[in-house]
Amino acid sequence: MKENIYQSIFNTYAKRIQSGKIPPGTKLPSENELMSSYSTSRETVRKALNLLVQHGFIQKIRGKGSYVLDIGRMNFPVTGLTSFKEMSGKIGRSTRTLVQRTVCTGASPSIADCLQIEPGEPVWEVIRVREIEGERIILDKDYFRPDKVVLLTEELAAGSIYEYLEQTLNLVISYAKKEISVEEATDEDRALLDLNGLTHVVLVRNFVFLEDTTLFQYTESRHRLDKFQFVDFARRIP
Amino acid sequence: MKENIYQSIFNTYAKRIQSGKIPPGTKLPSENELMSSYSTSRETVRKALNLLVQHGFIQKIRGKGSYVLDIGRMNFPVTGLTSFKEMSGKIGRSTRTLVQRTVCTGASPSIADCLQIEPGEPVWEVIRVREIEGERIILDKDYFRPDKVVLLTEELAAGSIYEYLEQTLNLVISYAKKEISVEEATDEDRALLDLNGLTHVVLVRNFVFLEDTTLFQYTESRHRLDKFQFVDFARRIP
DNA sequence: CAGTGGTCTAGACCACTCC
DNA sequence: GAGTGGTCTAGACCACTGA
Repeated sequence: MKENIYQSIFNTYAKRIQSGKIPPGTKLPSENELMSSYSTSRETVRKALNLLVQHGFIQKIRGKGSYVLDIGRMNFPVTGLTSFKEMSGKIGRSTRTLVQRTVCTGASPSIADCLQIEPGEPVWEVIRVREIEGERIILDKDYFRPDKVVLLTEELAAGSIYEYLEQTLNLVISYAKKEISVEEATDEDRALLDLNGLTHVVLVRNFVFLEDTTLFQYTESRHRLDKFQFVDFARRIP
Repeated sequence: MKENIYQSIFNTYAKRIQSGKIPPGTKLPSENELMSSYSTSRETVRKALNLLVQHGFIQKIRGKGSYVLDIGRMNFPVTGLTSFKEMSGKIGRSTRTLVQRTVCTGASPSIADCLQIEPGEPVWEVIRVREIEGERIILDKDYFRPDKVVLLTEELAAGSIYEYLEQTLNLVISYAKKEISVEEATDEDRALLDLNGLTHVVLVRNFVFLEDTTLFQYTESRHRLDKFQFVDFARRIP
């Protein structure tokens, strides 16, 4: 029993809603009912319900109750950090990762600027191509500060680097900033991706921070235009 | 005094951090200190701090304290519903809105599908071009269900439709789903925008829902590739 | 060890919706 | 009026950090 009460309530309902066991439009038990059925306090129940609201599962209306939303169309919420491996599992297509390079090298001026270090300082560079159903769709270029990540190998790069960082190195990833824009394709893009003559790529820049607020990774994800999609769930800030 | 205590604490610190009055890296007063200095309870203080966390202003570390993050590079968070008018204010460039059409018409099959109604049912259609520094960059196509929005005029379309909906019609906008993808430019795009020969546009589909969970608006925002940017702040979900 | 944030409790009053 | 969610209180115990 290491799970919190409110986490457990949240997980229970999140599962039921995601699996469709509780259909959209259903009214959830009131906070008072949940309070007694879980024999806990109301603030704890409210914490669980607010989590459900934030994740887009339910909608609360004052004086009426909590209602399950229709998340059927929410294909995959990329909001929240999502790595390629998690994503490909959700999409359920045949995918493959081709590691192009895993080296520790001197930072170019533009990379140094992104990582907030000096040009020429050493950085780990990992370049990977993501193949989806036989087509090379995504080019991932990752850069890590070597004071945080000492060693990287091709084997690690082929799997999930995040798993390695979190479970082996015990780095706690805290938050990230994403920027999405469209740029002209580079020679590298044309060489490594199946662009089919497309002149631009979607560029997702990702700045990843640790718990101590230090930036330690910068990633450029270069997507083929026609295969890119980003879904966001937004709540009106009152 | 209609403002909540926790809202007021949040606003105070959000302003100070955004204005730079509290620089990044600063340690905020502890929850106990805030508790007594605002003469309120700790849970209330925590509500305010959690809001600051969710908005990316601060970072809490157990056993240490709350620290101000470096949001200097967070240009404008488009996460959270942001209308064009809000956005243009933040960018601070000269912008103009050109209303192309404001009519009540029969829904085409694709629009009907998006709005979850039958083809041919009446919908309000508003088509606007956004001009930034003399160039026509964005094409906004809005569709409203007429059972919610009875009347729209060109004057309203030229201003902020959201203001009208919320303040005059008292519609409560609750949440929205955004999809970002890239599509081939249509003849309409080429006619209404200054595409400079670009063959594709960034398409932002926006589904807006009311408090009673009914979908009432669908918007297509078609952006010129080279002027599009989207910034997202994401927290690792534990 | 003292200080920090994370969780939880058992109450309270309010604003709102629906009948 | 009864029932709902929104806010708030004054405590409590825990896990973690740092000196």
